[in-house]
Amino acid sequence: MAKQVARGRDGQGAGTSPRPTINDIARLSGVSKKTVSRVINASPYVQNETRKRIEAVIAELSYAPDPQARGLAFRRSFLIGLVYDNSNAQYVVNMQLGLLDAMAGTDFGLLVHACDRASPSFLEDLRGFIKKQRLFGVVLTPSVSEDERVAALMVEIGCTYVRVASVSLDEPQHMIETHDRLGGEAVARHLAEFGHQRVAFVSGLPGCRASHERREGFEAGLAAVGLELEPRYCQEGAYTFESGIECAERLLKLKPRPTAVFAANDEMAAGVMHAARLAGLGAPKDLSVVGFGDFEIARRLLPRLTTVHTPTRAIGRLAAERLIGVADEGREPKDRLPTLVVRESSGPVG
Amino acid sequence: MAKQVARGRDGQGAGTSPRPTINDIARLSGVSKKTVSRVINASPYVQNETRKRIEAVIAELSYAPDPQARGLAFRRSFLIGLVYDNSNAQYVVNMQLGLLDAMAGTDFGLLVHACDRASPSFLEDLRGFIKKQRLFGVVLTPSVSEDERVAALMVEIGCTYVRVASVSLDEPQHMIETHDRLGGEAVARHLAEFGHQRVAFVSGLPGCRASHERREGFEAGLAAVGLELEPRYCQEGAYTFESGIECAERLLKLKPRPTAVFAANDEMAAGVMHAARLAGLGAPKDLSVVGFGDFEIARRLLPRLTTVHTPTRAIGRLAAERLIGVADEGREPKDRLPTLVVRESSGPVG
DNA sequence: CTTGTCAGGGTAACCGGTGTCATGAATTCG
DNA sequence: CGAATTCATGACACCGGTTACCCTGACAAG
Repeated sequence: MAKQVARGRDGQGAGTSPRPTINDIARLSGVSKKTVSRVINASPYVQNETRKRIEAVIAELSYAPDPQARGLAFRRSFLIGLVYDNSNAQYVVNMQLGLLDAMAGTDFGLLVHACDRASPSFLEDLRGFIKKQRLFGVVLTPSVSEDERVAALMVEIGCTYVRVASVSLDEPQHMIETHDRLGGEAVARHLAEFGHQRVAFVSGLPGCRASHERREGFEAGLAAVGLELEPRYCQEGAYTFESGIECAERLLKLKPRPTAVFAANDEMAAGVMHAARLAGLGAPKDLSVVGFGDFEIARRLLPRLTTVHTPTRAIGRLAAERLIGVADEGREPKDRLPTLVVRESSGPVG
Repeated sequence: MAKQVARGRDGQGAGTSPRPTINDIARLSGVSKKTVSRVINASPYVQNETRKRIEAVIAELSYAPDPQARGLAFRRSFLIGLVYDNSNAQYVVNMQLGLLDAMAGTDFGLLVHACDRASPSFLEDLRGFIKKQRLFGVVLTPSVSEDERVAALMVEIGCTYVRVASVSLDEPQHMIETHDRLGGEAVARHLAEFGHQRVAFVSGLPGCRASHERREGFEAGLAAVGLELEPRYCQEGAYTFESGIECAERLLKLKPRPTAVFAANDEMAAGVMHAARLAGLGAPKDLSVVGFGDFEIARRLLPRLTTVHTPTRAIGRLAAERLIGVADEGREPKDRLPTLVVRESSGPVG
């Protein structure tokens, strides 16, 4: 009784008023907390009138259920985890922003977990991260997303997951595909239109699915117009600027030199341009260069880099929507596909 | 009873064995759950023998207390929030990695919140983020960290916070200072040693504390050797590559031209080098250029950029340690200070 | 021999929600 | 028209921890 009175002067009071609980809502709307819970969880078994009354009280006190308490009862938190082992900071941040986009206005929170696949405790760390926090679900991004041990772990511990990868590696509900192959094809078409015949490819880390897809798309695109990617024009890089330089140095020694280079990411493409410049070759006059990713560096190079734009943020949004079950996936599918962005680093052969 | 027997064949069983709770630990070690709780929370009132016994059981079952339940009881989660509105992805990721470094092995999780200070709902969004998740504490990074409305909000809602900023803006316990001023001074000394007298400065966004500090340090360093930063050699940029270009174009029109430019970040420094190159000026021969930040771009420019290295990851580690109360702050303070990294974009005047 | 103090530990209520089941009223059906 | 459903709601235990408080025994002081 005393408590009830004390609570009577509710909500609006002090600056740090204790936040209202489901009990406050129940009392003020004259129902049991269970019924309030039903409203929160959109149960159909609440009379319209009752629901409205409760909703009014909820709105007035701007009540929000405590995710911790809810999580405890549900035995599952309202947190989704972003798992990455990607050294491209821009990719990570864009992905994060996309996830946050989709989670805005929901009760979900975004927890991050950076990992290192080479670490011996990698899988245990990941397991700990998920189990300890009782994650609602996780988003796996390349290249962890390509690791089958990780997928197996998710299944083992029964964790909902979405893998963002260049190509399907799992059942559809677990995949967000980025279709990197299409980007490779577009690059091939683009270079072919400019009349290039001796085209080269600088790959990313071996065993990296995305790089592989970009190459396959490139080869397919070339084949479609009767061209071929010669093995000697293929160099194995490591996604870094430096590896781009090294690959370019090797390529530029060949006779005849390739007239165009497609690098599996912007970073290496920048390295290629760098090496070309050191060798006295200007892009696009002496060598056309195309990258993949369309990160900031692409626009800061001189000439600006022709590259494949990847809609990372949109992909992130999609991934989060999939996890939290928002059926918003109906958006223009085009927006999720890689698209060629033609700038000045590529041009007619000559 | 039945339950007890069923639970008897514990832990090691099925792949997805239900994770052990404090009750399991209590039963198996023959004490009450309260005593287990005491061990978990390092209460002194537990006999050494009892403690060891309990710890053994905990280890055997690899029990970890559920952060949700703990958080519920504590009325505070075990999550710390990273609040940022910084467009430099690398900064954000490095900061994140530093925070995660400090949180590794603890029960804490890292929740991210990207925000936009220009949004009308900015403060409400932030408040919602913190209150809804009952955050343990937040790390504010530039430039949100400089916003006094935000600090006031933290105080109002009683949220523990740490502000990462170039200079002290608050009580010491809330500040992690990056001492950008020292970086500016080092740049001044460096350029003075090379004999530069007509030095220019490209600032970041007006009202940005960090940019201001970098400039003040620069001016102080110049003054120390009898030099001066002339107002006409100061240009107001916006931290972007493009603004760096524009500022450089204005600076290069002046007669006499400055012989060195210090830009408040690497991005603008890259813009300056870009503009110089377009104007037919080579660095460092015709113009020395120095940046601030030491992000990837610094090493990818040609010539590579002389810049001030900022130990963002270490700063992040520090911030998280401060929040979660790890007294590990005793590390070499040097490691947290900005240091000049001399590369090829700066050289003797001539 | 009391009384007081303190280490060491247990009990019960509680944090803020959820599940399960019971209940009464209204509706449908044979 | 009585029985069987269906609907709308409440009572109560429970999720996995914590706090507040009480109890016990040992040992020192009075």
